[in-house]
Amino acid sequence: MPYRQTALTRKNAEDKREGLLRAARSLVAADGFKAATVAAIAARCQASVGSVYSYFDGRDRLLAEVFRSAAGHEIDVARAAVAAAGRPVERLDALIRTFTSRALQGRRMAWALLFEPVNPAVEAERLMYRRSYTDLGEQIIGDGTAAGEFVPQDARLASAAVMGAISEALAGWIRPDSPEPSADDQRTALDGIRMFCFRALGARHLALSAQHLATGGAR
Amino acid sequence: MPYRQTALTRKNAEDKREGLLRAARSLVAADGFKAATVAAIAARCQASVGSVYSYFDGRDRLLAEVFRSAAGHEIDVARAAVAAAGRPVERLDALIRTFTSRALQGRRMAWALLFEPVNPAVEAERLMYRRSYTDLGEQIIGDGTAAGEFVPQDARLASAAVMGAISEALAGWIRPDSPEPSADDQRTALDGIRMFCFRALGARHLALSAQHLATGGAR
DNA sequence: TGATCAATTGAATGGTGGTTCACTTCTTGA
DNA sequence: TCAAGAAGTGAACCACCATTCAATTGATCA
Repeated sequence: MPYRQTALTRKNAEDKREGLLRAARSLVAADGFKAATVAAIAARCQASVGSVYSYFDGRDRLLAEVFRSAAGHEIDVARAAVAAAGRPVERLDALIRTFTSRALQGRRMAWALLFEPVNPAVEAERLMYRRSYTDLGEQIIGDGTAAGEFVPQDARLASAAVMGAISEALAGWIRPDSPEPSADDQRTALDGIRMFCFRALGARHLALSAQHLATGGAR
Repeated sequence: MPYRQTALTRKNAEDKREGLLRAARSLVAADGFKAATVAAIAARCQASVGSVYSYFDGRDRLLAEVFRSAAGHEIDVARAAVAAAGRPVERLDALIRTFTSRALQGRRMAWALLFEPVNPAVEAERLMYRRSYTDLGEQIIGDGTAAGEFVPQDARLASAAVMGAISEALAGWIRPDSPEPSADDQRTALDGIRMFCFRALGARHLALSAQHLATGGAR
């Protein structure tokens, strides 16, 4: 009875594939891509090293897939947050907040997605991932300048610079061996980053941020 | 006759060591640290693989030394440019210009110093290298806010964000497989970056930049 | 010339971890 | 119960380089 059997087999195969991906993803979230060796991934599923190769073309592809799904999820969350906001200034604020706070939440994963060297396949995914953020930012900044909420400027360059500013400001906090930042540190960092970016874009309505600034970013 | 002989030996040894370092450095400048294998370094000096180990503790140390000298030189150049400038705004401008234009000049080396993954020893050097730039920027920004040339802000965070903005804006141009930017591209990029950073810091005298802006940073 | 030692050589070694594949185990349908 | 093939297994294999070290070379001095 080939039909039911095939269907069952396919489903189980799909499940197993998912399981391997999930295992790899959790290894990455815990200790970065480096920790996701084929042996470790297989072990997590009580599978053998060899079986991994009947579900994936090789480790590089597997990790690229892990990257894509993790990064894709981040982008989705960011997009949703942006979509829920109103004017460009607020949309950009949503982007910055989402990106920053999620990175500070899952620091290891953030580091893996943003900085960890892996392999060319993952590097290609990372390029697209960064590009998605930059595109999102460019869109917002373009709208903002058109609406007169931001000073006239090259939206693409500005978006890249904003992403760079955020990443670098975060780098110290999400580096693998850095200590966990306190809630207060996080708030201060976030506010500082927001102020910096809004000034950089020449935002007209910095007032918007004031209500959120309990402790303030300047010292 | 131990004295003269020892002296001679020492000098030759020193020369050889220098030669190996220079060889490694030129390999890095051409194709990144990855290309600087022990075999390649030795070959450049018509030396044997083994002899490298009588001058260095191992490849990692050797590369760390290469990194330090190359990075140290960059910092020196930047510091000199900053020192030659006057008010904080101008000093910061000098820093941005120097950093950006030198990176666009030696793109491969810039990429190696800023981004290429190598090994923990080099990573440690890189941390210090980035820190030097951030310190330099922090100093300038601190002076600038004190002098009322910049808006009040956390100088350290701002400096990190500035370095990040520059790096990210440059990343597209200095990535190993990216096409060489035209002189015009370079000017546009530089100006865009400068404007962004000055706005971010709330510089009072953006007028200073106007004279240099032939084509303008906004589009 | 020969003894001595520093410098040099490069083939062999070693560690890491991804990849393969001959073999075993399991599932299904007759 | 059995044939047939799908799925799973993991030890062996491989590629890549850094590193080592026994053997060789070369320079110095009695």
